[in-house]
Amino acid sequence: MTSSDNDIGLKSVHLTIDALELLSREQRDIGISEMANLLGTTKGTVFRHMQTLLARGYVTQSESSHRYRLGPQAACLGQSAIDHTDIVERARPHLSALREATGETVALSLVDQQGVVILSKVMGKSPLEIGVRVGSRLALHSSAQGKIALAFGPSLLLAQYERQDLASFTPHTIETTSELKAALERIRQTGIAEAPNEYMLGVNAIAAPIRDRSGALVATVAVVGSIQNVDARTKPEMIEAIVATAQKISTDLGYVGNV
Amino acid sequence: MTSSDNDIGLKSVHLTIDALELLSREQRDIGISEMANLLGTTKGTVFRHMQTLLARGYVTQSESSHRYRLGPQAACLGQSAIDHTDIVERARPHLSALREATGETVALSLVDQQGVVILSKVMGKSPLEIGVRVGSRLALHSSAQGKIALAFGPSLLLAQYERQDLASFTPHTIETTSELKAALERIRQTGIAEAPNEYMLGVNAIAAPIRDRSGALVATVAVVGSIQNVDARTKPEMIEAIVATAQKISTDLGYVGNV
DNA sequence: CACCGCCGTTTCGCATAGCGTAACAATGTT
DNA sequence: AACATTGTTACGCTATGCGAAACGGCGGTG
Repeated sequence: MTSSDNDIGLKSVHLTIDALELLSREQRDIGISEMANLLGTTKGTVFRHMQTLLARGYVTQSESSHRYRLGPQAACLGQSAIDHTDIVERARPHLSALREATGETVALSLVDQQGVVILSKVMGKSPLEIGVRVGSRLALHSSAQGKIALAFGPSLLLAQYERQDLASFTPHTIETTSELKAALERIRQTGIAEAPNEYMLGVNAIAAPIRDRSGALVATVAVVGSIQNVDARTKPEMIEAIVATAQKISTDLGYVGNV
Repeated sequence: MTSSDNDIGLKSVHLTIDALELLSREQRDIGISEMANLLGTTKGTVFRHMQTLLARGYVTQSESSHRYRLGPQAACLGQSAIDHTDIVERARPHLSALREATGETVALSLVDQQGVVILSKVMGKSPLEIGVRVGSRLALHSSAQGKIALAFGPSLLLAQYERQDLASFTPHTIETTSELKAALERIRQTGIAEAPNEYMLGVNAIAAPIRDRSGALVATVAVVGSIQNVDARTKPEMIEAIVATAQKISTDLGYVGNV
């Protein structure tokens, strides 16, 4: 799971990040010995790193078990990261408008070299709330946003993704590379992606690409909801609205051009 | 601004964190030279740190200006931190209930050795939304939650806070240490704190302490809203509700006892 | 247009800073 | 009560991250 480019940059910083991401991955508290095993290093080393992170508030230590978990300062930093991403501000009114038009939950996700991260959402009108967690990374092969990223994003993404197994979440999850490639080809032609039942049964999302001045894919807008309300085949007007929203946000970012 | 305990722990990790927090503090992108100045180190060093953070997605570099800003991975980590804090889950139903009872925005904030961080909120019913940012740290002397932290929290907090100047946000902000001490004394007696007009004119908050099994202050619940709806003197039933909510959450965390 | 100044990036040798090993203390388990 | 865990501390070596200075690119200015 740990990236292969751990050799570029500072070793101890990489280790600290590895530790933080380990704590972020597991939802339980983790002790020093276990971390040392999982990270492939020694107890003493991990201890020093935890000391440092503890002093800064990025991890907390349970009084009783002496195990560690992520601390509030990490939350603080994370929120700042969202605030500093100007796409979020720029897109906000368009997202609200799209939610108003469709009544469904709308989500903005950023694309980076590691995949897609949800940065902002506006909840739909339905009393049963269906949404996505801000700050979560989506699976690339089984989410509408992820497929947009694979189809239009950095080729590096697709390349490094092909070496992995495609995790299966439901019977409808795409499982073979050839199926995925066919799907991506269709997405490149239509300009939108959906993922009905692929991550969770009964849930669908339709996503469209957002580009910046340079024409590179930087984000996606998506409508998320129950499969009976969000369906590309039965709601052409919804697709229209999503694509139009993506266009507007792209234009706001300085993108010019249609292809 | 940088903590005095930068000598405990790993130097390069501290520097990386310093850099991240610098980027989080300023809302503009920052170049390497400027960071080196602000952090009291050299360009080369900062460059290596940015390389590392770049490879991991915690910062992004602008194509054009080559300046740096916080990246999406930081947002990812931050959200995980919130998800891993079980108080958030435990408190959720109580917060919703309190919002239902009062109609106002309700916020849960965690207390750590550096102050208070908002971790969760439920927006009020008023069409004009008044709230607080999740992930933001509040001023200790001019927010209801901050004063709760100073009054009941780790004495270390108060001690290190006395050495600082009390920033003034409005004409009503407490500015002298003696005033603050008097206010804290009152808060210790009544068990609740408010901060009318102290951070922003027209806005008030009323907060109560949440304790864990050991009896230590770990969090606060607060109602936030316009000063005409949220006022400790005219709404005794609101205070009742807040204190009761804090009690319930404390009990859920294993706290026993009244004082 | 050539100059200058500033930027981010790269290189390199040195000393420090962080690593691993191993002993220690504090638990809770058998 | 012996033991097998845990988290914590101590210490010496060497890898590692640091600082100073040189490099290339860009944008302004005379």
